[in-house]
Amino acid sequence: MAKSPALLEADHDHRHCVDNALAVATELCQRRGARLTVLRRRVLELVWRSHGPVGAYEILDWLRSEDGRTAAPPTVYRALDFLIEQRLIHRIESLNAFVGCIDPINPHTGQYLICRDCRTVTELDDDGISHAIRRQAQQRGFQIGQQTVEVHGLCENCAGKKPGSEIGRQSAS
Amino acid sequence: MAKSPALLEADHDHRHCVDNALAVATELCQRRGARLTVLRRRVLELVWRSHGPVGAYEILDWLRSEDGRTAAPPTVYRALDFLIEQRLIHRIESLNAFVGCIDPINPHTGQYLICRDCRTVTELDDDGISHAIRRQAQQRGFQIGQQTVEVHGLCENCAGKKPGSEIGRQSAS
DNA sequence: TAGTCCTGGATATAGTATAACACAGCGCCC
DNA sequence: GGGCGCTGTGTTATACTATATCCAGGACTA
Repeated sequence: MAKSPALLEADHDHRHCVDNALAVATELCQRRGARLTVLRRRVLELVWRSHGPVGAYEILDWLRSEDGRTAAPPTVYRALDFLIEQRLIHRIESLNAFVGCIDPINPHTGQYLICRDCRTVTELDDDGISHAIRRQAQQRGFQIGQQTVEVHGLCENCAGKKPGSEIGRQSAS
Repeated sequence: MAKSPALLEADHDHRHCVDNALAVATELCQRRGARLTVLRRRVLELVWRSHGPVGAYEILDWLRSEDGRTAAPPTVYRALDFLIEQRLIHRIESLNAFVGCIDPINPHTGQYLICRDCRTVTELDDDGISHAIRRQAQQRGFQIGQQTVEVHGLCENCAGKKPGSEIGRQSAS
């Protein structure tokens, strides 16, 4: 029923995640006739690598420092645009950041649980949520283009760590 | 059941909306002991006036040109922060913009239908949506702090205008 | 009257995103 | 093989969004 694994499990071989994401992306782009160039592939890898939302300028820094590439903002944004078009990554509006898509093969709406402590993003794809939204939209004659559901709060891990688990306060540091 | 009027009805006396919003805000701040200063009140009015999402720098321009006020970004952002805290306005993350809250008295989650043509924002407060989200969060031990549901698409009006009503295309101009 | 808090002015800077032009590589077609 | 268009990336400049920091003045309180 729940078909949405957490984007980040506490302990797992993350290198495997990245490799898998890259392999799926390669296969997918091939099928679609989309060109996953070296740069685009590298940006996808960087988005996945951190296992959390990543900013465009963070990626830019990595490209410059690790790859020795002369890169400017447009370089990164163009690659990100391509990856979003291909649904290989998602943009988190409330963070101005990007995360890898956990299931690029099956198109789905963007629904995220975002932990304000560890910044982990858990992607959902819940029919209940999207149905409820579609119902409201229909009632108003609204034609849905793109859903964005971003829920901020504390993930299970971080909530457990906090005595009392208060919501609405910033972490002590 | 549906307790959420559209933020913008095609034909209505909008001056009345603004006045009403200001009256409610005044009353509410008084009760809460919050200081709705001249500046804050004016910013609230400007947010309401346009009847659509308004950018911070747009407000800044109006303060300078219409009020002759010497204002800088912090002036505006501070006022906006206050209004958000008091739940008198909402921030639309995907637009970096602000809209007036249609029901500041009853706390509610932020759910919006945003027309990409006329930019009208319709605020929802649908239990079905928030229930579905809460259910998913609970299943994952996630403690919800703030929900953000922003649905982009075409409102009834604009969809009707478009032959075929295609989703996914920009309007001709 | 002094101390304190709140509000907003002023300056500077950080962070995010795009416009516009240049150029190289590639496939295509004659 | 040369011209052509297309795509992807480099490059420069700039626009847009947001915050840090310091300070002045008024309101409230003791």
